[in-house]
Amino acid sequence: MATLKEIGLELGLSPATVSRALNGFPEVSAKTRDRVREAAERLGYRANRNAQRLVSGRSGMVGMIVKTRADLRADQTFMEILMGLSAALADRDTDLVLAVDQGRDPVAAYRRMLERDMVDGFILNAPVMDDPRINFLREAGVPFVLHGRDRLDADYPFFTIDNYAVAAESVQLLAALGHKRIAFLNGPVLYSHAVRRRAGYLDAMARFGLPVAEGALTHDEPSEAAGYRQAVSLLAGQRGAPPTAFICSSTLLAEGVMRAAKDRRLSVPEDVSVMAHDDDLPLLRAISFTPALTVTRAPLREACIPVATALMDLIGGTDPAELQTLTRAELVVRDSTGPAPRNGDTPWP
Amino acid sequence: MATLKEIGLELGLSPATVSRALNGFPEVSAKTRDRVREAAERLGYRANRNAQRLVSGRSGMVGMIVKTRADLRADQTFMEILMGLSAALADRDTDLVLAVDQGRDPVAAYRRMLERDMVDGFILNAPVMDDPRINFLREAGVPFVLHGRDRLDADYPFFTIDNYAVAAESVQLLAALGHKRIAFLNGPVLYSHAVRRRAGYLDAMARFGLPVAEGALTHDEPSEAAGYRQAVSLLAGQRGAPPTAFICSSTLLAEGVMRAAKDRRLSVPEDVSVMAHDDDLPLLRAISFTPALTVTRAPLREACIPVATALMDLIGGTDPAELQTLTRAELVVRDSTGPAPRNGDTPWP
DNA sequence: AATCAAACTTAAAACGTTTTGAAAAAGATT
DNA sequence: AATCTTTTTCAAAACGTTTTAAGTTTGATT
Repeated sequence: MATLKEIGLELGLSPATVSRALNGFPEVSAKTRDRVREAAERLGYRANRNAQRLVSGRSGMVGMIVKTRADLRADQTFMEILMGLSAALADRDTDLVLAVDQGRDPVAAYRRMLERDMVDGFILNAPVMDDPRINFLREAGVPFVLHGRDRLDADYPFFTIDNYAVAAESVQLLAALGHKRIAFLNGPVLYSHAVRRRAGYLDAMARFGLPVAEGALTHDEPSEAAGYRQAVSLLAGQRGAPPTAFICSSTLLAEGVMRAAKDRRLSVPEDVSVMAHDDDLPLLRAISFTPALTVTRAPLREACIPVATALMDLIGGTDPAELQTLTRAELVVRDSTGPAPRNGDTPWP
Repeated sequence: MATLKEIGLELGLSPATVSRALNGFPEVSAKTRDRVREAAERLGYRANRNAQRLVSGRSGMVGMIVKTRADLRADQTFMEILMGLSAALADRDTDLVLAVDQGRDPVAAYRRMLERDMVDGFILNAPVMDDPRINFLREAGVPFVLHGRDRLDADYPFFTIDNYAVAAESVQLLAALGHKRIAFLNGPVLYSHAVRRRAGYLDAMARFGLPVAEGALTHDEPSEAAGYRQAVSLLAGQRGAPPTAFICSSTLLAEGVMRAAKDRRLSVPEDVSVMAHDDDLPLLRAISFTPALTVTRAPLREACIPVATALMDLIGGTDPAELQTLTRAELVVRDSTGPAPRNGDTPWP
């Protein structure tokens, strides 16, 4: 493994000049630069990253901690994020170090990584309300970016979709179609995005003068089975006034709802409308549903680039206040939503 | 952040002595050691990992590359391995760096990590036959351990279960129960474990004098849907001689087979026996199947410790030849296998 | 030809640790 | 008291890079 010194020796230059030449500094002459480049190539030179790390105090890596949760879907979204971030960071010459949070202390894994000088910053996802990791990292003075945010008045860098709008716009679409009894199968209320969607749903329902029946708003894991279970219960119960429309916090839930409707010989969208929020996971295409699913769409994959970029900018010294992004999901109306059925005219009491 | 020099200054000692004291070298007096320890504690000393890395040439991290594949299950097994390895490595004061292979060149991601001095070694999983990564890493002189192996005469460190035996013992169990027409839903023949299982199945069938009908041995992705599809086809086809037993390469496939049987009003195990190989994933418990699934069981989680240990030993200088482990899966007979049905007496032609 | 600026190069310091080889201190033996 | 061990400590080198501050060329301008 050639070093700067060796190249310098070969060409009669100092390591300093060689370093500058290779790093494209302007004060080295074109001729010297070319000679150095050639020699470096010939000798198979590769900068020793550990030496660079020592002198720069940076590792060139950023960390992400995965919480081990028990729900299947987490894996899929996680893989999606992992791949997206990996690619986005690679473009910025940075690598992703992953660790698994084995329960207990929510910040233990972060502390460990910091203690070992492994990373220059963190990407946090799936924040809960008043997420304890945020204070920890803030106090530790470590750069971090959230995918999502743990409170409305967040003062740290984040990238998130407007989850309030996701739910509110869904309600609006369905209300415009004449639906009065709209159920909302939400995610675990533990997560801040679920809290926002809950508020969006409730506010929008109120705005349209639609009461929300007990049990019409649920919080459960995003799985096909959970969607099925809850749809079965709602379609059977509600004192003879089942929902005429379902908003699902994930397409997996919608899959379950569709199956429940089918089991009850209800057709979508004639008897019941179904829509969902769609992370656009490769194995779960809303467009492949029968009928094609109406969604609020926000590809998880697309969030990765801005998240990665924000973190790199933050590490590079950009003002955190400039690194807050709120985008809107796109409303994609397909075939799973339609006018409310005849018998759906009365709102819940 | 205190450094060795600062501690030395504080105590009137040289950095060298401080370093030795903290690393527990025997030639430093107990009194000095205690003074140093106290001062280090008081000043909040933490060794700069990058400096250590520079001088030792080691990063204290090992790498794993995830192939982005399109099958759902991969995520689950991957998460399981990720968590297990993470924990096992943490115990040995080592961290796991993960990268995603974005297709193209199978060794590109490995090369990249090596070029950036990120890791001291690699863990490889899901090997294919004559896996190109192996030659690459061997030639690069980088320590690596396989979970699995790409050929029988492997000369590198690996940890694997005996996949030949997995299939052979399954056949043996079913043959002993009187089954003559035993189908095998195998994984993609791309992977070496599937190749071994295929051989185990074919050899065992031959040993018991049981012909294998065309189509009775399939290779497909390990999903519920694939299991269902293949079971439906096999149960309907085979010229009036459907299989009386199914061996599945994964519990997910078995789930699909069970559903197919149910759809055809066949009861398990009275009409058809079903068994599978079980990685013991937390969300897919063979024991929770109805009826409880007979399996060859080899918890993926349990493989992580030996794999991690082998890699650390290898990096530490242990002879690679000593780091080859072949274990056997455990045969767990539950309720999904039973005697062959009356009409199952004739083997395939 | 002298002066000045611009362009280029370098020696040395820095990053913080580990390790080597030598030296000093302490203790034991004559 | 002198010598020899053994124990303990230290100065310096090493790891390979980047950066600072100080040089030296080169070329243009007076």
